[in-house]
Amino acid sequence: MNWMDHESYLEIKLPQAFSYEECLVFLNRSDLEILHQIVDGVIYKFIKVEKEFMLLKISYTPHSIQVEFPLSTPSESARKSAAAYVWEWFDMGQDLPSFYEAACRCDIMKRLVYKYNGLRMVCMPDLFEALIWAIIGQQINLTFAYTLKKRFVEHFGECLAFEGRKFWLFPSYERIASIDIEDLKKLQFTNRKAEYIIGVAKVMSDGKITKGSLQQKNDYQQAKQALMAIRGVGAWTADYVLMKCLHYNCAFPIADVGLHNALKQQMGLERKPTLEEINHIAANWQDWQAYATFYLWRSLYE
DNA sequence: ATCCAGGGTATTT
DNA sequence: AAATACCATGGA
Repeated sequence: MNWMDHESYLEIKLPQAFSYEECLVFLNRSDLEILHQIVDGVIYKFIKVEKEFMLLKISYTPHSIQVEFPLSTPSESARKSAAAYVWEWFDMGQDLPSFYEAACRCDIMKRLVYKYNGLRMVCMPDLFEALIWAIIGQQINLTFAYTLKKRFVEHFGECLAFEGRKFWLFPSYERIASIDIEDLKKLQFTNRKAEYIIGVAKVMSDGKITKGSLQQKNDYQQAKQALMAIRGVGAWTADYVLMKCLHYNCAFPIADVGLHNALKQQMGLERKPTLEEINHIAANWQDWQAYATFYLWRSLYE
C-alpha cells in the first residue's frame, strides 16, 4: 500500500491502470444506493473501523487519491485503517496489467479491456455487508435489490447527519442477529431470505466465520467450502463474496444471470450461452475469472 | 398479463 | 449424482 499520512488528509498513490472515472461509473449505477454519495466527482463514505467512526471525503488528483475527514481528524491508527479501506475498496492491490495480458487471448475480453481500461473491481471490505448484499440479490432484479438494501440499512443501520445530509452505515451483524424474521418480512423480504440473513448474522455473531478466518484458509476451494457451509450461501453467493470481499481473482459466479446476458450480447447470440460455451470462453480467463466477470457486468450498464 | 430477475434448499428420480 | 419442485417478491 503506497500512501502518505498528512494528518488532516491522506494521499494514496495510484497504481498503474487505475481509472477513477470508471470507479464513479460503477458507484453511480443506482439512484437507490445509500452507502455512499457522490457530489461533483467527490465521494462521501461513512465508515466505522476499529470502533472509530469516520466520514471520508474522497477526491481525485492525477496521480493520487486524497482522503479528507470532514468531521474531525481521526487517530493515527484510524487514519491508517481509512487508507487501507480505500485501498481495498477500489482493489488497488491487483496487478491489473497481468489481467490485461491474459485478456488478449480472448477477443471478447480484449474489447472490454480496451473499452473500460483502468476499471478496477469496486469491492466490499466488510464481510457481513458482502454476504448480505449477495443474499439480497439472489433471484431478484437489481433495482428491487437496491430497494431492499435501502430499507434494510435505514431500519437497522446507524446514521450520521452532517451538513444537511444523511450518511448511513451498513447494519452490524450483532444488531441483525437480534431481530426477527417478521421485522424483515415487513420490508418485503421473503421468509426464506429473512431466514438466511438473520442466520448469517448469527453465525458471525457467534464468531464461527470472520474475514480473518477466511483469509487464513489455504486456498480458494477451502474458503469457498467454508462459505457454502452457511445456510443460504450457495456456489454463486460464495463466489460473489470471494471476488468482492476476499479478492480472489479466480472466483467465478458462473451461474450468474447477468454474466449470461452480457455474454449473449458480446457473442451476438439470440439466446443465452450454454454452460459448455461459457466454460469454453472462460478457459481463456484462467486466474482472472473474477475480473472478466466484472468487466462483463460493466458492459451491461452502458 | 406475462416473463424474468446478479439463486438456494428440499425433495424426488 | 442429477433432475425437479418450490420459494415468493417487484420490475419491465
